[in-house]
Amino acid sequence: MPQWLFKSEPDTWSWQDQVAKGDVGEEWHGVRNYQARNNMRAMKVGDRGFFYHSNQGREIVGIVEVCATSHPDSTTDDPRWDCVDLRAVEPLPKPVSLETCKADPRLADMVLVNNSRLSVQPVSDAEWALICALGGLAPA
DNA sequence: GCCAACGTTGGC
DNA sequence: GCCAACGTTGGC
Repeated sequence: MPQWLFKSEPDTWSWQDQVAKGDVGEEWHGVRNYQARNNMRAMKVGDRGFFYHSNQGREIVGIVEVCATSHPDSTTDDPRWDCVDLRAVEPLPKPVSLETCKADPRLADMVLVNNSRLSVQPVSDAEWALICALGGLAPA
């Protein structure tokens, strides 16, 4: 099962907003980037991802789960843009900052570190396990 | 608030 | 199909 990372500016859509949606979840709409969209199209129900706060906070704050596969983005009529639905799973007891990721040589290849502009990214198994550990979660 | 990096657009 | 111009993102 692949893992992912979703970025959002907390001013626009924060972890708290996501949690407030509960198990119903919410469309991850607004993505207008092909790479990010293609990543979402590859997702399956049950795939997990990190929720990252960009701009303010700049840290991974929680874990989300895909609860609906890719479908048309309801915020646009442009048929190019799809999105998945996400629901909050659990917060990280200790959020993992971008600074921490950059400082850790084991995360040097992480997309978040190398291509900060991609808003929906894949995360490798090793990166996932390490960040969960840094975040204070027991390994899954 | 600034600016570098990146992606997209559109003229040719 | 190339590439310059432009807009946006996001770290600092």
